[in-house]
Amino acid sequence: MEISVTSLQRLPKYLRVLKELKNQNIEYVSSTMVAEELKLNSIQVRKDLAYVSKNDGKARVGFKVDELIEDIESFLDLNNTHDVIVVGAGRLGQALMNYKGFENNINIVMAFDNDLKKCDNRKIFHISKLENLVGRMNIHIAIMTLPKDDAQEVCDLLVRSGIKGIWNFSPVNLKVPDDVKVRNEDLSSSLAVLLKQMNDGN
Amino acid sequence: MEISVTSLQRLPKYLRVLKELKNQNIEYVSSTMVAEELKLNSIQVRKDLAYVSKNDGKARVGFKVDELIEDIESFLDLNNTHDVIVVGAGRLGQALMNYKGFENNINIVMAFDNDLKKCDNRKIFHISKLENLVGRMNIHIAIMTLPKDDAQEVCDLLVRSGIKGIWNFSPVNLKVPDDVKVRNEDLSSSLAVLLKQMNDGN
DNA sequence: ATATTATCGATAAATGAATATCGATAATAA
DNA sequence: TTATTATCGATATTCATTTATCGATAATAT
Repeated sequence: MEISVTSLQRLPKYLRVLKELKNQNIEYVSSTMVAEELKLNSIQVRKDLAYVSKNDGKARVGFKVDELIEDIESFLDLNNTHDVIVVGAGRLGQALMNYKGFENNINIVMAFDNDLKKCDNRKIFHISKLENLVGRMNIHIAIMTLPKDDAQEVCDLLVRSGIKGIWNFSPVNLKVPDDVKVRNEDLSSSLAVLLKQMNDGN
Repeated sequence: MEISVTSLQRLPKYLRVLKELKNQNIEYVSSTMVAEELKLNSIQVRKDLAYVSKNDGKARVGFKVDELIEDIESFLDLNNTHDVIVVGAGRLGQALMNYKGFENNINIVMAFDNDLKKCDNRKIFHISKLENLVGRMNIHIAIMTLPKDDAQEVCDLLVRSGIKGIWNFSPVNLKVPDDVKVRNEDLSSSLAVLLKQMNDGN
């Protein structure tokens, strides 16, 4: 059976907790402890872990921290580095280029912008060079941080250039062929959820 | 019955589509059309809309675009403006301060940082002034864009200062009292999902 | 040595979300 | 005018996810 998106999203959270424990030289952890830390249900944690790890836990003791880290990392393919471009070198784009919070499996190779003033030809290039560079460097992942009016047009360019995965921060619904995957980081939606939760107090 | 988080997250997407239609002076829209645009199921769209709107659709015609916009906006409380602070005036923080993609119901009043060099005392203030300013200005929402090692400490300060909702971009699991709501924007998780989807081709 | 307890994995039950069905209705076509 | 079709809302069904139960096990306490 396929892992669910919700489980998948929890895995990096487990990883953070586990690495913190490893950092404190703690060898074993129970699902109960992980669950408490993340305010989740321990059964859910156990199920998620069972899905990605062949290493069984031990009654009364829990799981080996090291093994879990390894299993999650390998499941999430965090051992292989992926080259990535950023499209739109505005503040958000540059913020992501310098973001420290990623697991170190992504390598932001360069960025593109249509504003020549932003281009330094070292890390930031004019968008007219995108198709050529992305094709030659065999890059398949793009982060889009563009004003919404440019987004679809540039998206089409990305698709033509061979990009297969787009992490989209623009507030638009991109149209792509089936073999291209889009992940929308919809900031308005997140904020909407927060505001609702505050109002309803749940 | 409580609206589900997944439905809630779809509402801003509907809103975008509807506003686009209004822009084109289109008066009516069917759930089928909205669904196609967003690659969702039309029954799901109808259910979501029924939840937030008393205005029934008309067979063979659909819903009045104007009415839906109004109903969604009022449901999401987009008519009232909320004052918000940003904590951590790094690139990401500044990107969000200047972000154009929000519905215009949030007003980023100021930002705080512990680096004096970043402070201009106009929009960016030293963090030592946070408790006082936030208290006096009666602000209840904060966006956190901090390095992870500072996050919990600053979070505690926010809670002490009366913040009730935190939109957290730091890759940590914040500990807060029950009456404070946290929404995690977990960039690693999103990326993990994208990479998995690319690998598994679904 | 034995009892108690925390935890495990497996399986079952419950909950919640997405999708399908269906009669009604309103626009369009015949 | 009548038939056809797209769409609606309500309800039922299916599917997915979460949570509960339970026997087994291993550490700790008695």
